[in-house]
Amino acid sequence: MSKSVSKKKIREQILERSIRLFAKAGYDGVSMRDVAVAVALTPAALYYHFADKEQLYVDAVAYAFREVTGVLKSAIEDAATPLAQLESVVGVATKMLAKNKSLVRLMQWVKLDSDRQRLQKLGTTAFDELFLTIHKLVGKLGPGYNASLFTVSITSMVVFPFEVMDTCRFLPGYESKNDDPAVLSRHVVRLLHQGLSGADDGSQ
Amino acid sequence: MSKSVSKKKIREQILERSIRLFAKAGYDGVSMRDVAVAVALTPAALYYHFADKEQLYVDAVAYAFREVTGVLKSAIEDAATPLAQLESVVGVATKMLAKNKSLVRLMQWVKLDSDRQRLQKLGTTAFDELFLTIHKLVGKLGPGYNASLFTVSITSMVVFPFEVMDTCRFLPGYESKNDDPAVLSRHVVRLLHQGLSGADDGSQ
DNA sequence: GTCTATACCATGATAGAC
DNA sequence: GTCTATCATGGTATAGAC
Repeated sequence: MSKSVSKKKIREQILERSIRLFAKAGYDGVSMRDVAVAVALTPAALYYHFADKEQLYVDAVAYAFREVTGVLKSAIEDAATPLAQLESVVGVATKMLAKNKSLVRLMQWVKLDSDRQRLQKLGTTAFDELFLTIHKLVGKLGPGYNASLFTVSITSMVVFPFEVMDTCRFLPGYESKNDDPAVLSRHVVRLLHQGLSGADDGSQ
Repeated sequence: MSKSVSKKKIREQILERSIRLFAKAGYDGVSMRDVAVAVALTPAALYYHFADKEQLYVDAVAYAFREVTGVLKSAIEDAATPLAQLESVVGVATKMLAKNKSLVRLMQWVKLDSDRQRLQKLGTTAFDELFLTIHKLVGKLGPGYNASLFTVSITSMVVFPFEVMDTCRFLPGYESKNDDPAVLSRHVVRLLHQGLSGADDGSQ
């Protein structure tokens, strides 16, 4: 509290506003000028807080996903059986992603990143613990399945719908109720639990 | 054949090389200079063949996905039962995506496109028929499920693994055999068919 | 059809004043 | 800590010669 707000507080403010910008337009789509405007500073001032644009970006993504990992981990801890843990994780995750679209888009930009160095930094600072958490869950959930593939499958079923939401709005036969996280959550759990054998009970 | 090659051939050549560039770096990441270099022309010459950069981009994406739709439709026609059609589609799709990574990345860029006009053009010129094809299949496959959500689920299980492949390479516990489209294909079909109830037979 | 040349604007990053 | 000022680079698109 030396001047007005601490250096750390300013850093976090920059990170939080950067997240929204990077989520919208990706690394290349956001200029230091854009960030500067969003935090009411000049571009030069940003270089006092962060070494360069890449450092700012990686820190912002890690900052955004630290909370996600924590929430999912406690969702698992709060449930008793593996199936209940699945329901809990899927329910909590869909709710988070529906509420915070930035998370979805940040992940999308990361997946598309073609800078190998940056991608490695992102993987190890933002996503490794999250991946391991799901990996451990599916190991108990479906011991007969390849755990890595299963992890990706579950992740995909939860995340992908949010990724295509905006695009599907322009396709024929789109129903807006599918945007409801609770509807998606039930669909995913049921599909995973029953597969096609449960296709003709009426709980749609 | 008036001069050396027909105007149409040149257009297709530009489209094919553009696809690779746009797949790598997206709309904003590719300059008209880049395209010009790739086709051994000058930027100004491109503006003779395409009205502007956006026209070139939309045409390139539509050009890339015209073939995909055709291949998947015949994969469905060649199989008798809905389940066989599922196996056929998933098998063919995984093989295509594994062989042609540009398709995966192009879709990723489209999903992230935040220009609504351009997104609508892309949806209606490149993806609507593909979406309807899968939608029709899942209607027969699992009549008890919400067909739109089911379409997205299947698509996600097939496409998402290719999207995260590069990122997962930096995560702990990664196994490179998961990159095999045949392995992925079997995993997806089995998970859809049996769900968690089939988790402990040994056909991993 | 393709070229050269150019108008005009945005970018990341830095130097040095305060 | 934050500013102003600046630089080199690279973006889309067009005009007009050939």
